[in-house]
Amino acid sequence: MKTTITDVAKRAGVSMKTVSRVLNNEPNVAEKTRAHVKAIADELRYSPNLAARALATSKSYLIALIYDNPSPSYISHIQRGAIDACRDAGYHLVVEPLTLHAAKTHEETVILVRKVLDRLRVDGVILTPPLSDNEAVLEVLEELNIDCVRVAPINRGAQPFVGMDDETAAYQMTQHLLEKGHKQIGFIRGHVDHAATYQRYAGFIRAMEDAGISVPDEFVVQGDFSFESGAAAARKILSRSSGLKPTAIFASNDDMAAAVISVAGQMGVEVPQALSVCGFDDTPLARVVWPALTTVRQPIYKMGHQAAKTLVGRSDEDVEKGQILDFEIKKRDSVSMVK
Amino acid sequence: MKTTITDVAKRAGVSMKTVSRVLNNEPNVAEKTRAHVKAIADELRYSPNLAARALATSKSYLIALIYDNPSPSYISHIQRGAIDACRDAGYHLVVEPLTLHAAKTHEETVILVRKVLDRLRVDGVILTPPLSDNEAVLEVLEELNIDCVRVAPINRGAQPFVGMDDETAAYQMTQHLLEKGHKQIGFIRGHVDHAATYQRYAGFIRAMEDAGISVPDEFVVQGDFSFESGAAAARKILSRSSGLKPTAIFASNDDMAAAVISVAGQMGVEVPQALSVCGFDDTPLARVVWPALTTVRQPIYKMGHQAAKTLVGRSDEDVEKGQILDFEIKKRDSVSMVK
DNA sequence: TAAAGAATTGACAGCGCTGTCATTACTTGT
DNA sequence: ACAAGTAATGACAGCGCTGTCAATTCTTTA
Repeated sequence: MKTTITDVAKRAGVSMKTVSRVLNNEPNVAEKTRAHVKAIADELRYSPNLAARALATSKSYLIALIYDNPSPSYISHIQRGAIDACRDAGYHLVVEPLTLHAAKTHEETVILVRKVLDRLRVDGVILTPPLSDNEAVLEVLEELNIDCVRVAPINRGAQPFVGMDDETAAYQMTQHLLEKGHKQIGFIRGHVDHAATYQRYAGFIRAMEDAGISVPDEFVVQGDFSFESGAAAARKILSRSSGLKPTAIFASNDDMAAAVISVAGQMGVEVPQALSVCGFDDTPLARVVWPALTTVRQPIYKMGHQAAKTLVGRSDEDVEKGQILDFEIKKRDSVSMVK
Repeated sequence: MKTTITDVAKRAGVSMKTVSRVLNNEPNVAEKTRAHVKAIADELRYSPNLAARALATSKSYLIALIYDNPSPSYISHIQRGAIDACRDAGYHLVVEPLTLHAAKTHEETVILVRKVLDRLRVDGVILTPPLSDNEAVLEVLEELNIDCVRVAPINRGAQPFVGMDDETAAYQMTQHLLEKGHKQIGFIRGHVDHAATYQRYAGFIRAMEDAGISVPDEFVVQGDFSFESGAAAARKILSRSSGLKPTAIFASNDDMAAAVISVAGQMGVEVPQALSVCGFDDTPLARVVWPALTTVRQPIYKMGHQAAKTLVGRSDEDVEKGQILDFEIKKRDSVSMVK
């Protein structure tokens, strides 16, 4: 038998409504009453029934994290950040993975997304890449009139977003390679559905152009952020028999960079002596592979935290519509001076 | 404006209660009525308000996944499995990480756990290691009378559990090493709070005993499942100047095994030629390190799935109280014949 | 064909909370 | 000390759904 607000009211000798006011920190309660009610509530170990509250206020105190991202480490950091922010505000996080590649057409996707979102009326959703740039998802959210925050590198439409400047990060990483004397630099692109893929590539190209170095087409290979795609790309780049070989490879994420190191090892190419490698994300992997990976540290936890905070934050603290967080170039052992 | 059950009832020309019956697949509705109501509900794109239903039935249709496990890959697989099972039954999953090492005393822990569980009345919780063996957590769950399933290798108390036979897995893995001719085998133990740590160690010891080989004390080093602890342990084992050196090291999980490979690399010990290494879990890491890790594949997704299914399953399908799932020894490149 | 039984349907209360608005208790100014 | 104003409190309805139980309709059987 759970204690209800009525129990507390009776015990404290006040009306339910007064108890309710105290619990919700509403004004217009005498300090003395407030303290008294609080004490009774504690004593009875009362905690409100969220369902009832949700029904009365039509707020669910639930935030959804929606993702279609195969990287456990990425998701779990976002998730952890989001949860911590939710807790501070009395919210809870429900997780909703969405596997979209199966649903081909726009219409099918809309239906699928609707099914997930329609049932639980969450108060807000956090969208992670690549969903943060998915038309169908955004459309359903709008239709259902659900607040959302996009975790994404660029602005787009009306939704607030939190992200980092992938373009500049890639630019700086490329500069780092350049400073080490590399001129032939291979680049492995990310998954085509991710906005970050384009940002990172753009940063790389801009840095190369600024240095007056042209990038041959065959130095740029398409990947999809997976280890396997990175391995394939590395083989493609490293096994070219004719022409220039790159002295460095910049992979659009750590998984692919790890694959490059692995393939290089198998092909007898020493890293970093004969080939420098760098990645992007600073996943746990980066410190585990040998040699440790030079990469870009993304503030993933913080992104999740900010995203949730934007959603649950009291409206009096005005939050920026877009928030760009800091990154950091982590120089480790996989990049060396070109010999 | 969301459509309510009343809208559907009016439109279909029946009472709310009949609509409710159809929606919940209750018996005693004429087939014709049922079909008609269903059609109207679809047409109106009606979906029930979970909060209202929760209030009326005192069920929340929410399952909590509670964890205090630093491995993103482990958690995200459990999570994915649990969500898939929840969806089938119309439930949602809310995630609640719990950081317990901060809260020292039993009493403090109880209060912390109570705070998390008291607010949201979930219908059930899934407990992952090491929480599945935490006294305080179990105590609160009992006090609050919340159903739970433990993801854990062994039975304990009244709760149902799903797990795998860690002891046998470790036994078989050790046998594999033995078959390859290894006699001096180092062992790195896992985190002391995890029940699996003891199971795995027991399996290792039993296999060695069965083979009539004694394990010197200095071949067994304590770790805590982290990469760093694995590295420290590896250094300890490999840098012994006097006495026998092991020809193989069995680490209690993949992170520590990866650390062994990494440390061996730094110390100029070739894997697997001079040192065989094996791990446990088959995390993504296992296939990414070089050489690829021989390890035990745990059916993590399935554990999450079964755990959730046990919680949300209709009581008519009787589920086993304890479920032991299959494992698989994954032989890859990090173990070779002793020379 | 009427009575008895079974199947189907509906009226209504109430789950625990908060919003609205009326009521009561205190202040303040003159 | 009294009116006018302000702060504090409470009564009550209702959020959208389901459980209970009574009412109605359809079958079956004698």
